[in-house]
Amino acid sequence: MVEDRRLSVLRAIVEDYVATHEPVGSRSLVERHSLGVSPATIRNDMAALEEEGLIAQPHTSAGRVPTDQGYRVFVDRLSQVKPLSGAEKRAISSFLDGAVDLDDVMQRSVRLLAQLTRQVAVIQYPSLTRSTVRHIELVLLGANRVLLVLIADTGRVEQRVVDTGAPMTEDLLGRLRSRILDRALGQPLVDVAERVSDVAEGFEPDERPAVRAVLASLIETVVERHEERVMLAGTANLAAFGDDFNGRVRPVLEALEEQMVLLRLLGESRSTDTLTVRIGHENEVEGLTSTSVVTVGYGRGDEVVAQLGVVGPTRMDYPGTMGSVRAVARYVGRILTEQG
Amino acid sequence: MVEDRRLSVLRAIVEDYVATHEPVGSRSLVERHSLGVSPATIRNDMAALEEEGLIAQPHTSAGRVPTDQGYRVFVDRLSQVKPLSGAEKRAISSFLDGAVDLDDVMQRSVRLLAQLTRQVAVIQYPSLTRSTVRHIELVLLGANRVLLVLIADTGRVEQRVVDTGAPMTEDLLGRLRSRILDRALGQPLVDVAERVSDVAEGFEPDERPAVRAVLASLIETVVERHEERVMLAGTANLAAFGDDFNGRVRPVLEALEEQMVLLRLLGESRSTDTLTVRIGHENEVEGLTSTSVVTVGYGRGDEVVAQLGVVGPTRMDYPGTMGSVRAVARYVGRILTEQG
DNA sequence: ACTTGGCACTCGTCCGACGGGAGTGCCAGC
DNA sequence: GCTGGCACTCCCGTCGGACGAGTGCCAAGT
Repeated sequence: MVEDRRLSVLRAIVEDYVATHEPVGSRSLVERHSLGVSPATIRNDMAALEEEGLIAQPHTSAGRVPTDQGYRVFVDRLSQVKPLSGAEKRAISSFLDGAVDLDDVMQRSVRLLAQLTRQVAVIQYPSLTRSTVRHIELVLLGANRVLLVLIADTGRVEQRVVDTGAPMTEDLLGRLRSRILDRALGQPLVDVAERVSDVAEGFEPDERPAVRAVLASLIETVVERHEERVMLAGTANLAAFGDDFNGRVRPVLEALEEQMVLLRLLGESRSTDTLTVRIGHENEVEGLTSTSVVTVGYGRGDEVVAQLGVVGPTRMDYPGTMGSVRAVARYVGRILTEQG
Repeated sequence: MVEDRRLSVLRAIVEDYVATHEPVGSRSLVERHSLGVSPATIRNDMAALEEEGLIAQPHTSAGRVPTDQGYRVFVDRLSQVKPLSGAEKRAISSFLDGAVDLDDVMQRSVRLLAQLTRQVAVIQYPSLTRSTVRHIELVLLGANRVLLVLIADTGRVEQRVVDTGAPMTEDLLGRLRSRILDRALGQPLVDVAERVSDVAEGFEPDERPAVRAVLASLIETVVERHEERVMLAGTANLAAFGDDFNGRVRPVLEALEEQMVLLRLLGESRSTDTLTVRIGHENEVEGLTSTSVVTVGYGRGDEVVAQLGVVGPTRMDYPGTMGSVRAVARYVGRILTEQG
């Protein structure tokens, strides 16, 4: 009973603080919410909440501000994901339809998400590891140079230039291509390395060096070089809530420029529809300890192929943000399914 | 004679202001530079320079600050490009060597440039229009779906998914591919549209709809959709000189997120080694009127295939920035030449 | 025709003091 | 367990004065 009201007070504090960006006091709280009790009572509750570490005051005798833990409780127990309005849904589908290729889908999605949430949006390209080989193409660029193009069934295309070290001919390349395709076509990328490992043995000894160089590059592409790409949008929105971050915008921008950081940030939901929220110091990434990150996996059906999400100030509209992230993830998943 | 000293004063003002970010007064000027005259004389010169619109004072009785026009004169007549130090040159080549594909070259270059100049760096992918077709690949993705991959001799790869509208088979696709390659291989991209325009006529009437869809997409790829890509790095550096911009960092970040804006920004040098400097209001792009942009073309030999450059505050170190931009452009050009 | 030192004047900036206001904690009473 | 009252704390905006950097102008010197 009393416990319930305390949580209501916490909810009210979070909501007001998110709306106004100013420490909220007991008086304004009772005015804006019909809590049915007096400011003095609220003060007692606040003292208790502060004791529990859920709120804090920036200065003696200023209003209260939620702590990271306070937001945590709010997200876990006091809020629910806010579904998008009809207009927003329509905006999403009209914006995402008409994407011509994977790059385009990624770009449109991430921009859209940034716009919907007015925060920084991040999207990860569909992982190679879960997909299968749709095609592998080898193109002779020069005597010692081959372009390797790998096309996955998710529509993703990987390319790299291979320096063969030894002479390569159109004829040899053609035979190599069909051998590789024999072994790899339709196979999951994770299995490709193993399946092509002995291909070199089918060639003449003097052909093997060049063949091996190509195979090594292929294996590197599918295995070692996970190099999951990420795309970013909405960094301009950082400027708007610049003051919120203790250490200014700089470290945040720096962190966001590092692909590795972004990848760690996106985490690893293993099922779609499970939103992950990391608040403030829960992000172990340096520079982002005063931001919150909301991510979710997306994919075909319930197979997760990658993640997307947003980065914003800890004082963000969690229900709304979570709604937008989830909605965009669903649409992207649907589009991938249709196109695949 | 007197005219000469005035220009020296302007140069000194620019240099000091760039170094300190503070309005520079007559007294400190004679202290830091050996001009051989008294502050009073400098004041007279300053009055004249202000008359000409080359410098201005933020407030009555504060020091002077260069105007956009002042910087213009400085760049055109008072400075020369500063060559990089040996250490910097070594850093460039060690950083750019080992790039595995075009994406990698672009990414490394733009990051390097951002780091060298401590500003925002922009690089444009090599234009398709000036290059020739190295290979065109068609892959059947589904009954009505074909993946079109176009590989240019600059190493650039364009891909798109084509919805054929009518059924497509492996056999038909194979015939189409060899027809297209017959016509287009080795040809300049600009000529491809014309050369493949009548390919459909060689097919059976019932095959033509699907064939036409693929051809249309190909033509779109090489002609209509110039979609020159750009890559950005160093936006974190914006935070450092945040105060410099009248309207804060926000509009700058917004402008930089727009690909179209960036493309316009990069302009069109038609020869390598000709640096373009646009200062403050000379940039007609909204949001960037208080920044300066230094760009240059890069390419193989003296054939320009794209542009790169940096965006920074008008009070930037022009000689140094120009040196870095030119150096990186040369290295990128060299790498493209070697790889091509 | 330039240069120079002197001088009065203008402003922006940096305190320190002051008052208002918002908010708190505590207590006594219901 | 709630409430009203009250004293207290502390942030913040305002004001005024001292300070200093820098200017413009003028009269004199070279």
